[in-house]
Amino acid sequence: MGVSLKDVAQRAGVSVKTVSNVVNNYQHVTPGMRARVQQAIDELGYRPNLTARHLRKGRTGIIALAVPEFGNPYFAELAGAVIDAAARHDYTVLVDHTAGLRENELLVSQGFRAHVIDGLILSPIHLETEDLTGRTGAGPLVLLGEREYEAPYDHIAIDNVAAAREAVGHLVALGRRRIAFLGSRTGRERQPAHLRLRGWRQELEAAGLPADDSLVVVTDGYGRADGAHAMAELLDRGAAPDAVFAYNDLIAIGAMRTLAERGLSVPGDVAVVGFDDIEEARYGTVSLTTVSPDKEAIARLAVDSLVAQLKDGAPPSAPRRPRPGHHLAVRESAPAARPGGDR
Amino acid sequence: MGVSLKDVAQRAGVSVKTVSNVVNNYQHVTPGMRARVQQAIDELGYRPNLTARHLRKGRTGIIALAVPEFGNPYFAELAGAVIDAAARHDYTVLVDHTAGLRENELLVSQGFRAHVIDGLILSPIHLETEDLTGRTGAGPLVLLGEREYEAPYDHIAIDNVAAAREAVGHLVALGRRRIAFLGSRTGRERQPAHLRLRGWRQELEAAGLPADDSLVVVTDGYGRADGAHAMAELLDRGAAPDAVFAYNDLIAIGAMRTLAERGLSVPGDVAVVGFDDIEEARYGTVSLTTVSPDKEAIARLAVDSLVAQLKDGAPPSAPRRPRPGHHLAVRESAPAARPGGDR
DNA sequence: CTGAAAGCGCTAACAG
DNA sequence: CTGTTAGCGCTTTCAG
Repeated sequence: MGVSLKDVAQRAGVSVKTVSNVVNNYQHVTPGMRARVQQAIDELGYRPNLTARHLRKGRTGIIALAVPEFGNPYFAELAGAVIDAAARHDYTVLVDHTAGLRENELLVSQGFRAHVIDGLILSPIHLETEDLTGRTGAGPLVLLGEREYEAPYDHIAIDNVAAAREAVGHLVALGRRRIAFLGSRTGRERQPAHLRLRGWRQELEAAGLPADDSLVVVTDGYGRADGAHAMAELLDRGAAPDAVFAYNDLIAIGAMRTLAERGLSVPGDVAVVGFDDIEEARYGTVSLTTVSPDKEAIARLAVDSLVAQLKDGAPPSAPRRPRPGHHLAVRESAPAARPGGDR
Repeated sequence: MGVSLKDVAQRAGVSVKTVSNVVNNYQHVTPGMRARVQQAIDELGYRPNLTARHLRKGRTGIIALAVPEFGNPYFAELAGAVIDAAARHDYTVLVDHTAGLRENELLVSQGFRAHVIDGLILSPIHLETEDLTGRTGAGPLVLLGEREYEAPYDHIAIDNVAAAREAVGHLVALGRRRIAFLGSRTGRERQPAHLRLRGWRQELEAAGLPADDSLVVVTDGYGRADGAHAMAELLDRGAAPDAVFAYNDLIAIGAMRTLAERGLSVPGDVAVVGFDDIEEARYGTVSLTTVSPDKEAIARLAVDSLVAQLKDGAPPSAPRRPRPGHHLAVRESAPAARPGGDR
């Protein structure tokens, strides 16, 4: 099938080592020799077999990024950033999705592609701490996202509680009093609560505003449809919110769709704030105010962590939890507060 | 570092062949033997080295999908469909992006990852026929998308001209007379025109409506911002359109944003039709009427083609051009025509 | 049904 | 500066 080093060596009348030297751009090859070998390479159309090289070197130069789903533009945008960051270290990224299933998260975290990938960046949804503690010899791992783990792995995430508080604080400053939270997870979760929900609660309590369950809507997933249903449920429940803080932008967008259908105006009747700052958020008929995590920083920190582990050949002595930046992108769905309030 | 087959064999007191048989679930292994080997595997935490297996078998079970960018949800959604289709054939997908650069498209098409991937599904933007004719021994390739090539490769694409005609025909049936096209490419293109632009022109001419350049806006890219700028340019130009057919949904969404800012109503003043049916199109304040390509079919046909080539060990004798289905998803931005017209 | 040994294509000692 | 050779870990004839 393929043309091998040996074929080239034979053709050029040299040893495989010399060809290897040329292919890898090593020093100490006379120009004449190099030219002769290069010619043989061109004539035969030789292409190095990376698989063999990988086997020999014990590494592949490929890292994997596993996200819940591409359907959420946040992860699509993040994937782009990770690919760029990895390219700067000469790594290729294999992008994978777990469909948000714990089973798949477990599989991928335990080295499903052992020896094909050098390391893994995983954004889990359902994975638990105990799923991670049993992990052995499956290569370097970096975690992403809102979940917290008591496991010895680097974890990259913005300060979700603080970001949520800023978002809710912004709504409070607008004079809103009944601020709902859309997108809590269903009860099976062992986690006490989402960090974003916690931030919502803290900020409301600090402001002396109601933060009870009647203002929280649980959703099945994290998509637009979930947001639309959640908003409908909130209204049907008679909660009469004057603002909504959504777990993410997709839920916020779904909620705005329902508000429009019910004849409620944004931000007039209900102000809306999302989370993620996906590009879509800027282009709705009413642009979305949202928490904007620094995706480039997240990607860079994740890749840097992985690359460092790969170089050291060992996990970090102490797990690191860097905090990439974020800011509130203020747009039309919850505009800047004017002196004297918004209404 | 790792535990190898040999280590397991030693531990279990058998030969490597036997361990290999167990690992690969071969027949003809006595249950007792199998149990003993399995125990050794578990004790040592053995995980097969896929790289070595790949080298030996000459294939990796990985296929690559290269799309212009993840930022466009169409490709993100398509990627998900390809991953699912590939999984049904026990293939893993390495998702890559070309950033829409011809240089990258060329690189990837010529076997950048030779021997790491078994085959490639490529969605090109800038690649030319001559870039493909020089391609040798870089593994099976399947092309996706609107561009047409005179090269011996399978190409999967819906009937873009017919789909565009349906979209424009729908606008005509609504009684619209000045129907613009947003998203033509800049002049460098050697292609005479986009298929979608051609469909727009054909349908308008058939209806006896104007189809001149004053109704066509060229864009730099295919994003929301490009659509917003294009719409602004069209209006500033004094074209006074009563409908817009956009190259894709992102451009349509950007255009609707501009229309809203200018105080024009959709579909009252201007009806809008997009192309791709990304989920986002269903959730705007005004949902988008759009051409909906059957993404599952596209993905399935592409993967099937690749898998067939992989099995035969040869490219198809004659290149195939299957036509996955499509339909017009009629929503609020260009609703169904009512008897007697829409206005 | 199981064992021994060859070799996939490449790189890295080690010689020359 | 270049050639020889031994594996990386696995699968696979070919014997037993």
